[in-house]
Amino acid sequence: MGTTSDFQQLLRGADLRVTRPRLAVLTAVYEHSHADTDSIITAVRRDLPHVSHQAVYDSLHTLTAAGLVRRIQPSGSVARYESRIGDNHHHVVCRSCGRIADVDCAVDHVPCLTASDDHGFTIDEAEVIYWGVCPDCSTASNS
Amino acid sequence: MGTTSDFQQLLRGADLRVTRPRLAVLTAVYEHSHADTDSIITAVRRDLPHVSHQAVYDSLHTLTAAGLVRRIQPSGSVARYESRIGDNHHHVVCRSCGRIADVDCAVDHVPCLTASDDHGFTIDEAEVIYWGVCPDCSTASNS
DNA sequence: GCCTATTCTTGACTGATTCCAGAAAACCGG
DNA sequence: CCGGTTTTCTGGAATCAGTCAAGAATAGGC
Repeated sequence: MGTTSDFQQLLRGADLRVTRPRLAVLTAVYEHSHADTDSIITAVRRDLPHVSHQAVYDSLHTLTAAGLVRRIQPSGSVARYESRIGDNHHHVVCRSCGRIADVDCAVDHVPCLTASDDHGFTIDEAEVIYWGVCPDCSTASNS
Repeated sequence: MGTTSDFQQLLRGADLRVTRPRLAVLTAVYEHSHADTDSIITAVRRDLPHVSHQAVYDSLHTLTAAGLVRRIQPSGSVARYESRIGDNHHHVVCRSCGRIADVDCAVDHVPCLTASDDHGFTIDEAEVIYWGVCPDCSTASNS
């Protein structure tokens, strides 16, 4: 995974037009997991120096809507994007530095997907965010 | 629960000064669960017409830090606050209208609190958000 | 009632995200 | 390979939640 033609296939498979900005955005998200929009813009501009931030925002929205990338946004953080999709994994977020790491679900079957009382809602996804402190910040505050 | 003197006790118990804005904010959060900051400001101003938005923001931060209210912020939503604390319940969010409802945890014991691989993080909270469509929006889109 | 630390007011400001109108590019059929 | 059509991109302005800062007001202890 990772070649330009792979990404072209992905876009076509999702019925999306193949454009340079979209390819660059897709590449950037695959290469920088959990990157915020600003980092993605910077990364994209290494390939295409003249893309507008609007094109990046738009591409990200389109790709998110198509399910090619996933948008995550823990409280107090800006939007971040990741490429691991469809495997129901979750995230640990550091309260101190905001770092994000992936975690597979503790329960092997779809975990808390069934709420005890769903209030009539039709639930299609359960998102789990673990809050804590990452190793780096932990040692930093202990010293 | 709900009288002014109750809230005074709460504030004193948390070593916080009892001020009119704080009492009004606390009351507003108790009366309007899952309200966003703007609604809270409006509600507060029914009692105290002259409070600044800054005072409300500050009170909310203070109360959150003291653990008297909880801040929740699903992706794509502004900050919201609720008064149910300390019982490890979760939320269903409507993708269409943004409505939020409470759900108790499906698993009776602390649920997904143990990640399969915590990457060295010290985890202190697991936040679960169920995404779906609420009954109202569901019927609205079917018709 | 007075003093001091904390909190509130006022008003400006930041920064992420969105809106808009025109220019450019991608896909389709020939 | 070439127009026509539709979608996307550019550039710039606008929005909106939330924050910052300095001085005025107030709670709580003595």
